This record gives sequence, structure tokens and C-alpha cells, in this order.
Amino acid sequence: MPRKPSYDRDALIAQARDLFWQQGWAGTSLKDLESALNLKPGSFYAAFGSKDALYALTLERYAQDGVARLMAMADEMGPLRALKAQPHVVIDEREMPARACMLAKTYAELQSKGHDLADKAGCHMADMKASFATLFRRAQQAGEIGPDHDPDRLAARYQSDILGLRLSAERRDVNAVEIAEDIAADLDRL
Amino acid sequence: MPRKPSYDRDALIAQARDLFWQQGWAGTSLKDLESALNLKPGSFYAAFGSKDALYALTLERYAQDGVARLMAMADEMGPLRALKAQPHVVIDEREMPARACMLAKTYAELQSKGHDLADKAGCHMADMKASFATLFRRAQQAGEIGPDHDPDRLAARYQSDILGLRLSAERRDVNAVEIAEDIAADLDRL
DNA sequence: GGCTTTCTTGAGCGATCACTCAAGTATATA
DNA sequence: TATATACTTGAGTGATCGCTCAAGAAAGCC
Repeated sequence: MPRKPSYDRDALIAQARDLFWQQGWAGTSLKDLESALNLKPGSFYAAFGSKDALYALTLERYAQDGVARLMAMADEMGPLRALKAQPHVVIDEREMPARACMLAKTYAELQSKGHDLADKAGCHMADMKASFATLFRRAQQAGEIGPDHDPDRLAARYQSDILGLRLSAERRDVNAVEIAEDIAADLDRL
Repeated sequence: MPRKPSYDRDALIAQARDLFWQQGWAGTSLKDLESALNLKPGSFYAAFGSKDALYALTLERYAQDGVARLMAMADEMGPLRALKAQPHVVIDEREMPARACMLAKTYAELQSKGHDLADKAGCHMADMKASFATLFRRAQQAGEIGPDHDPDRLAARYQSDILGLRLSAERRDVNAVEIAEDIAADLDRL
């Protein structure tokens, strides 16, 4: 019957994700989004409902892509090598709008206010931690790491290290590559 | 000649620091500050000049206190034991308004906009990293860690781990004490 | 007490916030 | 081509943002 939208919804979500990732929730205004997505207010609200609803979509996209990339690496090179590669991958990507983790930034910004988006970011981080734990468990079953380690504990420490690494990678006075090397090297001692 | 202010400036700065620390820069409005500090707009601006100027004061206070506490621990128990205690200390304090590092939160929130406060937070983080490096150097000179390590590199990795730990400690699904133990245990292998 | 000087008060400034909605436009069906 | 059905547009909503300033209140010195 009627006309179709003139935009690519997935592409808009990706653009919005990059904006939110870089500037945060409060730091990104509707005006910013409208000009970046080339959408007038009416179209924006028809397409996404609200700023928060779009933010939630971008969080989902971000988290899904992250888990998918990690698991693809694990399929290609095995669990331990994927875990050793991950630190380098997350700080190396040049096209990324920010080095710091978008989930962590969201959680840090909004958790104190009890915002729904903080809970969602927290859930996505928990999913990511579970993925790390799965890989540690597989590495253990494959004999790549010793049998005495608790995969869940390893995953929590590893994720914490990655979060710190990614935050450090935003700084000019820090050599993030060295930190990534050290995190990866620690996995050889397990 | 005239009357004195009815407030304790240092106490107000500490209160403002706690608010900013918890809620962030954009997340803390003048109304929040006025009601928390019990100050009307006129008094607020007479005392501090602007929201950003007060924020800068709170950053300074936060950073000074952090370095002072670390160095006091080092004087009391030696450099290596201080570095091993620090992870537990930063996540253990119950009266703190947030576990995550205020400098890191500030930097993450404002760096992408080139805000002055992000630069200031970055400088304070660099100072903290230098303090860590000093302690690693002293520990090395005392023979507490091997002579083949670069204290600056150790400090960068250690600070990154601490930042990750403090961010993780905000989460309910993470056992931050275990991570702190693991970070401290790593120092014994140096 | 009289005077000076500062602190305190709170109404209100322009700008920006997220968001709405009615009018106009373009497209797919018939 | 005519009609129905969306999509597009942008002026405009009330609320809140950081901040100003003139008037009033209080404390130190004579």
C-alpha cells in the first residue's frame, strides 16, 4: 500500500551506537542524533520511539557483535588462542569510535541512578563474562590450562582486566599494547 | 570587617566530590548540588564560580587523598605490601559513594568532547601511575621483586588492573574480592 | 548605635533538553 | 488516474539546564 522508509534501519542503529559509544547517554542529544542520522524529530520518534529505546537497541547490537566476534575467533583458532588474541583485538580496531567498552561506560554512567539502561548493560556484561567462562572451560577440557583453575573465576578476572585495558587504551600516556601483551602472557601461566 | 561565610568550604567540596563521583558530571545538576550543599545559587557561584570549577576542585581533592593514602600505606608497611593491599582497600571502603575510580569515570565521560575536566582527570591518573611506578621501583631496589622488570610497565599494567577491578566492583554478579586477591597474588610472581 | 562590607536569598535569564503533532509529500494498490 | 496509507517535515511544547543579579540580612569596626 504505502511508501517505504527511505533509510536503512540497521545502518541507523549502527551510527547511533557509534555516537552513544563515543559520547555517552547524557552526552548525546537528540539534535546530535538527528543530524548524524539525518532524521527529523518526527521520523526519529516514528522509527525508534525514544532516545532510550534506541540506546537499548544499540546496546544489544554492540553486545551481540562482541560475543559473535569472540566466538568466531574461538572457532577459528581455539579457545585459548582466542582469549589471548582478544586483548589485542579490542584495542587495535581503528574504525572503532572509542576504545573503552560501551557496556562499561553505560553502566558507569547510569548505574547510580537506577536507570534501566544500566541494568541492560549489566546483563550484557554478564553474558560476555559467561562467554569468557565457556572458553576457559573449553581450554581446560582441551588441557591448554591446568585443571585446578575455576573457569568462572578466571573469566571474572579476565573480563576485569579487559575492561581496565580498554579504559587505559583511551589514554595517551599509556602503552596499551604492552598491557595487552601482559594480559595475554598471563594466560600462558595457567 | 564583614561577616564570614556560614559554611565549611572543605566540607562542601567533599560533599560535592561524593555527588560528582557517584552521578558523574552531566548527571549532577546545579539543583542537586544546591540541595546537597544547602546553598542557594548566588552563594554557590560566589563560593565556587561555576559547576566546572567546583568539579575541578573535587578532582584535585580526590586525587590528593588517593596518593596520600597509598603513600601512607607504603610508609607503614613497605612498597610491595602497600601495592598488594591497595586492591582490597579501594573496593572495601563502605563509606565511599562509588567503587569505580572518579578519575576514570570523569575521563570516560568527558574525553570524547575534549572537555578540560577530562584532561585534568587524565593528569591526575598519570600522577597516580607515577606513584605506582615509584613503589615498584622501591620494591625492586629492596629486592622484593626481580630486577628484570620495568617499573613503569608494571605500574601501567597494575593501574589498568585496578581500574578494571574498581569498575567490576560496581557489579552485583562479580566477586570483586576474588579479583583483588588475584591481582595481589600476581605481585608475588614478579 | 552607625556604617561598611560581605554573605544570603530567590526570582528569573536565555539556551537547550527530550519530545509532539498537524500538515505536507510520496508511493503502492486498485 | 484516484485513493489510501504511510513517511517526512519543522515549528513548537513544557521542563530543566547552568547561571545572573539586585535586594535584603548579618557580622566586624568605629
